[in-house]
Amino acid sequence: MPRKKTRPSIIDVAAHAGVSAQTVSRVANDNPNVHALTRQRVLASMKELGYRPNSAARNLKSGRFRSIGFVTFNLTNFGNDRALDGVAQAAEAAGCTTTLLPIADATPSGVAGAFGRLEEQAVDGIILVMSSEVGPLDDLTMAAGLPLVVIDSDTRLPYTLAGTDQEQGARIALQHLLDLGHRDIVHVAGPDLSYPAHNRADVYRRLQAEGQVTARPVLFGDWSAASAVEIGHRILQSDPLPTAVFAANDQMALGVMKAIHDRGLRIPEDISVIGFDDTEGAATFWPALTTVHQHLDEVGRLATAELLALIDGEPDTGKKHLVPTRLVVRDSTGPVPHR
Amino acid sequence: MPRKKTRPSIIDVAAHAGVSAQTVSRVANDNPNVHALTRQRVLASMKELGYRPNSAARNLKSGRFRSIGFVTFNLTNFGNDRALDGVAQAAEAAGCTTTLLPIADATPSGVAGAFGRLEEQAVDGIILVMSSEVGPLDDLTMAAGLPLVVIDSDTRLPYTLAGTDQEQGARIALQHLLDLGHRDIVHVAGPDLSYPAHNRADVYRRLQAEGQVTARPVLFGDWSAASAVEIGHRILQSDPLPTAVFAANDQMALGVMKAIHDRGLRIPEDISVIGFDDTEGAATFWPALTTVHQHLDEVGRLATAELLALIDGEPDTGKKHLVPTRLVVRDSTGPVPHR
DNA sequence: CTGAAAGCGCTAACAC
DNA sequence: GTGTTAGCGCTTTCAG
Repeated sequence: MPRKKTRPSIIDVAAHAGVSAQTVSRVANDNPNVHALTRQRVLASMKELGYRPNSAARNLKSGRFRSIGFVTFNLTNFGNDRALDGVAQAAEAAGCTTTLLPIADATPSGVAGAFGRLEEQAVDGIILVMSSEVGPLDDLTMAAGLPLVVIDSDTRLPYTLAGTDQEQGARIALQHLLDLGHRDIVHVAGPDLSYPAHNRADVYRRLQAEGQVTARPVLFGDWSAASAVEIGHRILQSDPLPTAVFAANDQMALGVMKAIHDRGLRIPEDISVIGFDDTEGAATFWPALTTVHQHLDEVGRLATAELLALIDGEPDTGKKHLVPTRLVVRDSTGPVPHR
Repeated sequence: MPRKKTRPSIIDVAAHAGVSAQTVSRVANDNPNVHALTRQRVLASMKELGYRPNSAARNLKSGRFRSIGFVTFNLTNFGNDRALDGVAQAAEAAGCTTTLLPIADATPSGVAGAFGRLEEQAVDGIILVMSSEVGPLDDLTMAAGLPLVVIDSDTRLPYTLAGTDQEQGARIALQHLLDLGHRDIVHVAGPDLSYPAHNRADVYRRLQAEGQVTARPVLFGDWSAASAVEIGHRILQSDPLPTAVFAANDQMALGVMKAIHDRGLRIPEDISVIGFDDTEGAATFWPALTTVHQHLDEVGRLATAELLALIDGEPDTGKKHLVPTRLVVRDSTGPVPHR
């Protein structure tokens, strides 16, 4: 008859090594109170039998899963992807895995349902990425019975959070244009329900209110380059033309630049363009894009550190970590043209 | 004294509802053999106590984790990211989560160590993405005691795998250029140790061997746009200039286009450029990039389906799923110039 | 230094 | 329809 192909348990190893299960456990956990010889014997048996501790049993015993849940509405998005990378790396460094809990249904009811099931998951805590495509969720929706850290920049949220300092980012972008002499600046914003989009647009509007920037309506795109091409064409029909465009992300900056190229105008000689994100290709756009670098990996790292602290029992003080951005000046911005 | 803040177990619910733990279990699992009234009572107790089944206990009992491990060397990479998205969605549809197991150390020894720890993880099987930055791993390294599916296109690997049909993709890209009359085509390849890079380059070399394409050395980049800018400058020093460039990914196509723009040449009037991947921005590059679309979400889906089958006990037949690509013709390729 | 016993929370298998 | 028993694999007492 065929040998059973099941994984050996701690008892099998114990029997094989002629010791108790306890001793095997001690060896598996590097407990010092084991005679060197015994340890040798147990180790040998483990190797021979191909023993691996069963994590389900460990989890049950310890009440810990050593995994953190990463909840997101959309993975294929620069920001979420980078944040996930930061989280996964920080988690790994802490000996945790990262469990993906995608919420396909980004409606409030879908989110509520998903959160309801969340605490059944094999995770010790949750990092929720308030994706830019989803509006605000009410607090009850997010009341999971698990430690929670939110990745977002909306400091009014009642949760511990980490995020990019959107306001500071938008300010240095616009200040850069102001420093170059630009006053007639168009803002291509992200979708209306996105908090980062709003926050960046607010800084722009404030400068208008202060009279530092010419009054022009904010133009809303959907973060996609394609949406910005169309917006770009619209911008280029205005008279006079603006001297600069502040796009709320690099993709839309790319779209605007395409529209400008299509029209046969030069960047930055005729119009300056600045983006936000500093995506991989930005330095190689034509021309190389001046943009605002977000330290999303750092955001992910901070969120993870906070969550691990909460999991360890520290009280939730609702701390807000806003990570500052950095201006990256390249070739798409220049002095205001003389016309 | 403060009430204990621990999560209620099935026994607490049973006591509260005045039934046995078994009955609570039956209710939790929608077992039909429960009196409607009893069910009501139990459900009420569950809600009142905020009961959620403990997944660790369930896992221990069932021997299943309902999670699949996604092993990768690098998340911040278009292909891996998209594949992960496909996997996560397919897994979710099957009621599984996706556990990220990043391997920071992409050396053979690092990989070996990581695989050694893999079967301790709370996953039922593994999807390994043979990232383009890592060379071939020997078979022993990958001998985890867990069902395994590899995402790659190297059909010589002894594992069940899903991947893009690199050869077909490279062929339609080059055929497109040939159809436009190009013969003097440069290939900007990915790094030497990447299988997809090799496979795409091989198709190019074969056409050269057949005399369909002018003999020119393959130029190796590192997938990054920056590397391709430099290569592009080198290409533009050759005399005569090639009439077309086949870049092994969109990022490098972007870099080559930048070099061409820098030199003041027109695309595609002077030189045609074709990429590979069909990344988000490709349609908005200047000019819009002709490229080869990879169905990476489909690859992820197939890999997941195969893995779930293996987990369900189907024998591993080493099936190879190669997903064909699609040519996306945009504005960066045109007829061969008259010189 | 080592072993025995108990139990984490849940669910199959069997009573009643 | 419902309750009882036993045990998944491991580790935390507590004895020796």
